[in-house]
Amino acid sequence: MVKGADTAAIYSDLQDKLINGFFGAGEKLKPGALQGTYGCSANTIRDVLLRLSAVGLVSFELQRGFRTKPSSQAIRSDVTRFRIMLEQEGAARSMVHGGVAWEAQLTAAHHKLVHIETRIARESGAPGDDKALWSAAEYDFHRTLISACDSPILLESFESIYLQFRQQMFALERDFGGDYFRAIIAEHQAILDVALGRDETACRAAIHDHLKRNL
Amino acid sequence: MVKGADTAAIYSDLQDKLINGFFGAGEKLKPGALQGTYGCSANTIRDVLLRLSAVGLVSFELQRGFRTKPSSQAIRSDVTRFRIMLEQEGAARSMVHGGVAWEAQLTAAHHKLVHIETRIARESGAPGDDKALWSAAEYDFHRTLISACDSPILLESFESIYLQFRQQMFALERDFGGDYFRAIIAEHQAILDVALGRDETACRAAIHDHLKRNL
DNA sequence: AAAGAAAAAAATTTCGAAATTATCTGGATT
DNA sequence: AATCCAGATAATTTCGAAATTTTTTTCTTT
Repeated sequence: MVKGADTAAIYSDLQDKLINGFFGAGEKLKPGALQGTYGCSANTIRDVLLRLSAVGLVSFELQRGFRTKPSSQAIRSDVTRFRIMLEQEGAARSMVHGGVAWEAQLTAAHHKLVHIETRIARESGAPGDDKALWSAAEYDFHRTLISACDSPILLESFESIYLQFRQQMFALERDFGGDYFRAIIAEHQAILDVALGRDETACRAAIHDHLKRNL
Repeated sequence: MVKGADTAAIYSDLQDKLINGFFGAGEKLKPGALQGTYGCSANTIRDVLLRLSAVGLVSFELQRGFRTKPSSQAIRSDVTRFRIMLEQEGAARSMVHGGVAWEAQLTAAHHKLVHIETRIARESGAPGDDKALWSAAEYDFHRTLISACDSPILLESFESIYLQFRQQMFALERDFGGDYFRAIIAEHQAILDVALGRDETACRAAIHDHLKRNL
């Protein structure tokens, strides 16, 4: 992160750091300290942190400033449960509203994802340098799954919850192992199959099965 | 709204104005103009608007500032649908997790609500001065209905969606009429009954019935 | 040793000006 | 008449200092 960066880069870097565990859970985020890191005014950091609080990655309390979100098994379960609900609903509506274009996009997103996951599973089970690639592809698959739901507010909520989900899962994902990736490869495939088959009940079950390890 | 007010009061006043249609849908909110209204710095208004964007009452776009949310039948349906989903899920989980205290609180909240609604229905069907009282009691009832869901993230999402729902419904609620209030008195009663009876399926249906006019 | 109060230090918030970007207006060109 | 461009204007963003609030430290009392 280069000093003197513009605020878009600062936002992006802080978002990455918030998701990837650079700060501890519940840690105080002081604009006065971060201004040194980023080479800008503390008030600019405040702006960025307020925007990050809008997507749920930061807790803000008037007069007491900013903290990273707390983390616990209960919170992970809560976020997971909420994500399941959103994704099930979004997928169900997408199966109703989505046409061939949606199927094509979902198939393409899945293709990319399974390609990365297969490589990771074969090599060592630890994504290493592929973490960002895998993370982006995983998000893309799930976001595309619900993309035809015709509900802007659901999509917006999902995007924010997905970030929070990744943030909460960071520590748990450190030790993946090949078995983990082989399992989720199968789970992603199952989701794709039932979604393309437009079987709502099975799709809801597949999404739940995919995420239940985090409940 | 008195000049020189502190930022909590500014936040509250702007929130009221955003919900109650003081600004037009999609209207530009200029900190430079609002600083005059509130007797503070434009940067303070920016802070407040960023915080209001976190709860979904304001749209923010980098470099292009703030606008009130657009409004349309499609958006109203979307917000309503999302609210139904949250409330059904929240109520279902509350019926599982909630004990006697939850029942008592829900009964009390309903009692207050039906009292206000009965008076409004009897008088004219137009809440007039009672609008704020009714609005608060209506929120209290629905929020209490889901309060035992044991999901902080669902509650937080509901609170924000409820505000957005009120904002979107503002114009439609101007001409209530006595029939409207008699109908929703019955609907609130139905929700209370099935919730206390812990009948999930009926409760989901009652919530949907209560809100379906806005779909 | 524990509790409370006061002072000091640190952090947050607000301010208003400067820097930067977006939007609007008028004129030129096709 | 429609489109494009340059300049002016308006608005947004960033800055860093001042004002305000919170937290920490130190001292006193029980």
